[in-house]
Formats: sequence, structure tokens, C-alpha cells
Amino acid sequence: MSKHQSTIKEIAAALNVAISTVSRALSNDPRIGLRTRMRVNEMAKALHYIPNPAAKSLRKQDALSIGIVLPQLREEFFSLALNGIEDAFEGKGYNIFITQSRDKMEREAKATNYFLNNRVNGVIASISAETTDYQHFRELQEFGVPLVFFDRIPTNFPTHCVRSNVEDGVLKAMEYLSKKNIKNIALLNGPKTLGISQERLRGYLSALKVFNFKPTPGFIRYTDFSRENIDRIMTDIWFNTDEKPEAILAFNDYVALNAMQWCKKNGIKPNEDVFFVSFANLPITDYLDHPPAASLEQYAYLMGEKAAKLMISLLEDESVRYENNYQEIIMDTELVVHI
Amino acid sequence: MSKHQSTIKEIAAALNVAISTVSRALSNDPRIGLRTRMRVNEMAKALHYIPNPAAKSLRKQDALSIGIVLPQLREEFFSLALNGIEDAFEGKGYNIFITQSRDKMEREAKATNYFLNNRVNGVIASISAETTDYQHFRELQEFGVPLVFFDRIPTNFPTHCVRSNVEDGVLKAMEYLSKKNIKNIALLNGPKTLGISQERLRGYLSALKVFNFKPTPGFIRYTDFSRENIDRIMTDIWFNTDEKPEAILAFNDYVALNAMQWCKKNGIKPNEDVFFVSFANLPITDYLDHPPAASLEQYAYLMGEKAAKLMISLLEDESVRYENNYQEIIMDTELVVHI
DNA sequence: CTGTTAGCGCGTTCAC
DNA sequence: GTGAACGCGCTAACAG
Repeated sequence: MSKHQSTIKEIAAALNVAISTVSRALSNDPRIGLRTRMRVNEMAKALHYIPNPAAKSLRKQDALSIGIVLPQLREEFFSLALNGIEDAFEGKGYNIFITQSRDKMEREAKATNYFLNNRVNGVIASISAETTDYQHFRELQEFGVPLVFFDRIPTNFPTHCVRSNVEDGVLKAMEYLSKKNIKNIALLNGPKTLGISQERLRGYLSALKVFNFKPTPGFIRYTDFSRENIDRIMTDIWFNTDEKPEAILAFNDYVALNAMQWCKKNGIKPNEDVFFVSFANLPITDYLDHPPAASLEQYAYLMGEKAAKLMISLLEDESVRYENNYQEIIMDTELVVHI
Repeated sequence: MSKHQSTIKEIAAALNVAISTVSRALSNDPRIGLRTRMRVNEMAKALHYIPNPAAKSLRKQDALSIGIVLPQLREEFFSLALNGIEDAFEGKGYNIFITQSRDKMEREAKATNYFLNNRVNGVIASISAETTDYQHFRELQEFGVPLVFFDRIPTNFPTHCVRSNVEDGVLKAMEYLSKKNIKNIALLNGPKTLGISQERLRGYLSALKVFNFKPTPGFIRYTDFSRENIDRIMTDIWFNTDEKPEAILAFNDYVALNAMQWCKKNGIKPNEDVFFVSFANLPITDYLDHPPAASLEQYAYLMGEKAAKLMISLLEDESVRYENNYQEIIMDTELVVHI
């Protein structure tokens, strides 16, 4: 048979004291005598008392909770960032609601609505690949819910955020290729909708000038991350373009790995016939015999941690929030050369 | 300035109707006239009304929510399983609370306590590597919270569960090695505390007999998953044991990959000098030039889905729950040969 | 030190 | 059709 979840009312009745006395005793109110406090605690245990957070948050109008919206937990980048977030909130007394949009705007909006309904104290997010309309995030802002984005930041949307210095990262990558005397480089970018794709593009375009690289038509491509799409693009770059690239700058490690797979299937040797450079430098690439030649470390865990700490500062110092004064933390990347 | 989150009370005041009328109108009670219902809905929108789930669940004594406890979201096995769980619950109206124990029993217990406090309708879990005491899960049971485990099941703890047929899987793996005329096989197992480690051991031991394999002292080892620990064990197996194994059966792909890394660093060629066979067959191994020679597919997504569907059946048919009649779903594995 | 009372937002009984 | 009143479990004023 299942136990009964009792309430302070039942404890009070059993002990013949007032409900408020029980409430105070359980919350260690100094006004309650040691003796009664002990009696209350014992009875609470005996009756299997479990505090009801719904009642508590209804009464206190605050439940100390944070909502997290991530694209895909499967991507190590985001699960690492999540660990950073969780660790930063450790001991702060907040409940962390984790959701994944699975790169669908609809799911993302559902999550933010849920957070709004549940009166979370703040939301940390990295937007989905599909998201072009930020109405659901704007709504959070309008209700005064502090919002911190990391990595995938909305464009033209003033907000607190933590992001990589992508353009600089691209320059580092291109410089590396330049030193190898490589001049003909394709950009296998992420979805056009993502700001960080646009930043990669800007970095790429300015690097073309800086290093005197050759712009080739058809060498700037956008993928939706699906394997088929990446395969199609690679085929296109390789067989339907006037020239073949000497190197490919990939949106991130997963995109690079998929493209490298395509190469292997088509008898092209990655990092010999064509160099690969990418973003993220995820731990899983450690296990590869042939990782991308170089990858830009983005410190996923640290990024999550920084986003969380920024959120905590917003939570603890309300004065920061209500000015139109958004904090932007820009993290440098580091080119990690594997070959 | 931030919007105000209004309540039905304010809507009622603005419209000069009773609170209960608003409540009924918003929940589409047929007794409310079309005209008033429309007026209420409009005013609700105008005042940015947002229903308060805390109040609702306090009143209704039920919030339709499910708690999930997973060891590490970073492990693709668990993030895939999570996707399966989420998809199975899609459209069912439940809120999914996701937590990760990070393989710490303390964090796991915190999560289950949180779920108990919040009166979740059910908990789906895969236990941490540290967990030996199941008190926190037992408590959930005692309060009548349905519990479904998958993959990492507690031992000697009657419960609903979904698990792989591990022993049979080990036999398949050993048969594969036997056909290659390999007879001297080490078991690089997971933590002793995990039941699925014990199952691997049982399968291993019985396979020794079935296939006439050679038992070698020091060839049965347990790792805590840390890289250092795996390195140490490998060194020990290789250099401090009378014989060298011809093959290593690894607890899962991650363990195999770490061990294979050790091999490479020590000039030993994986799958040439020593064969690797493992569990899980995770998608990430697709990217490897040299994956384990074979891996036992465990259908992570499907497993999560099955666990969720089992939970849904427990939720929808109360009669199933209160008999001491636990369902155990055993999934066959499939040996996927990469070499 | 402890009890009484009120009310957080909502759904529901009972009246009219 | 609609309204008044109560209570879910809890905290916080105000009393004593």
C-alpha cells in the first residue's frame, strides 16, 4: 500500500498546535522553542510529511527556478554547456528546467511559454536552427523575465548574451590555412538563419581580402545539418563547380565530420586532398584517427558557466536589469591544430 | 517596462462578472454563454492573462508531470533515449522534468526527492554508476509513484523495467570472436555496482564454457569510466599479466574508444593486435575510421520510447500498478560488425 | 514563544 | 446562465 503524503495541517492536528507553529518550526524560525521544534520534526517524519512546492510558490509568488532551452542535447557542445550551467547554479537553490527545441521553432516557443506560465526567474537559451521570429522570447522580456543567450544568439534582438568571437576565430583558421599556402577555401556554413552563420560568413569574406584568398563562385554554402543535405552540397562543390577547394571551413565539428565521411566514400582523402577546419573542438573528436586538421575551441562548458553566472548576476542585482543596458560577453576562441 | 501577469480575478473585475464565470469561460464550460465567453477571452488577451499552473495543480492535486533521471546527457546513449521518451509523451499533456545524476548517487537522490515533492505522476530512471542504496527510489514506490527503469536497472529491486538482453548479447559477441578463432578474451567491464556489469560478467563466464575459451587471471576488470582508470587497467592487462588478450569485450563504446586510444598511444594496433567488441553501437562511432570491430546495437531511442510507453500504460491503467506485478521488457541486441 | 486570520490563484459545489 | 463562498497547502501579518 502506498504511503500518504501529509500536510502541515495534519501535523498540527496530531500535535494539537497551530498550523503556523508547524510551518515556523519546519522553516527553523528562531521564535519556536527547541522542544516544540523537535516534536514537530519527529511528527513530520512519522507522518511522511513532504512540503508542497506548488503551495509554497503560490504563496510566496516565487519558486526560484530557471528555464533552459537548448537545440539538441545530443550535440556534445550543448550537453557540456548544460553541465557548466548546472554547476554554476549549484547550491544557489534554483530549480533548473531543461528543454530541447530539437531545432524546431515550435518546440522552442512551447518551452518558453511553459516557462512564462510557470513564472521562472530567468531563461537561458541557445536558439533553434529554424528560429527567425523571436516573438516568444520578446514576450519573456516584456514580462520582465531576464534572458541570457549563448552561442546561438538572435540577430537584431537586444539581449544579454555570451558568444564566441567568431569572426576572429575564422581569421585564425584562415591564417592557419594561409601559412600552409592554401588559398582556395570553401565555407560549409550552418543555416542562414543563424547569426553565428552570418558571422562566419563575414569572417570568411574579410579573410579573403586580408590573406588574398581567391573567391570562387559556389564555395559559400549553407547546410541544415542533415547528412543528406551535407552530402548533396559536397557533391555539388566537388563535381559541379569549376574548381575544387583545397580546404573547407566547416560550421562545426559535426558538419566537418559528415563532410569528411562524404569524402571517404568518394575516394577523397580528408586533410590530404582537402583540408578541414571547423568550430567547437569537441572532446569526441579526440577519438578520431583523422579529426579535422584544426578546430576552434569554444569552451562549451565555460560558455554555459558564464551564461549562468551572468544570469545569476541579473537575478541578484535587479538594478542591472531594468536599464536598456545589455551585457555582451565575448569569448575568444583558440585554434587547436591536430595536424 | 514589463507587462503585468494578471489573474482571473482581474479579468472578472474588469468585466464586472464573477471570478467563477471567468474560470468557466476560460475552460470552455458549456454553461457559459457565447457572448460572455468571447468577452472574457478578449479581456484575457488584453490583460495578458497567463494561467498559473501552481495554483491549478494545488487545486486539482495533480499536475501531469513526469520526472526523468539519467546518468549523463553527454553520453549519446542517454540523450538518444531521452529523445525517445520525449517523443512518446508528445501530445499526452505531461511536463517532462529532465535531470542528470552525473553518476553521483547524491545528485540522483536529490532529483528523486525533488520529484517526490513536486508530486510527479511517474519517474523514469537509469541509475548512476555510484548507486548501491536504492532508498530514494524505494521511497517513490512507497508513495505510490510509478517507476520505470531502463538500461541501468537496480539489482534485487522489484520494479518495472526495460532492459537489453545483455547475456545473450555477450554470447553473440563471443561467438563472433570464436569464429575468428580468438580464444583469449578480456572483459573490460563497467562499475561492479551496476547490474548490467554483472550481466556482462555472467554472459562472459558462460561463454567461456560454451566456446571453450581460456580463462586468464586478471582478464576480468572493472572501470569507473574515467580515462585515467581505463588507462591504468589497460597497462595492467598488457604489461602485468602473464598473457596478452587477443580481444577485449568492452562495457560500451566509450570504454572501448578510451581503451583503443590507450592502444594507439602504446603502439598497439586496435582490431589488429587486439580486437575490440563493445555495447551500444552509438551513431558517433560512424565517424571513426577505426570503430570497435563489432558493437551490440541496443537501440537507445527505442529503449527510451518503450520505457515511456510502459510508463504511459501504468499511468492510464491504474489497475496494473497496485498488484505486485512488475513488467519487464527485454530487448534483443544485434551484433553490428564493422570489420 | 504561540495562535488567529487572511489570502496567494484557481476550480468547484451550491445556490439563485 | 451566473454568482458567492469555500478550500487546496502554505506563509506572513497581527495579536497576545
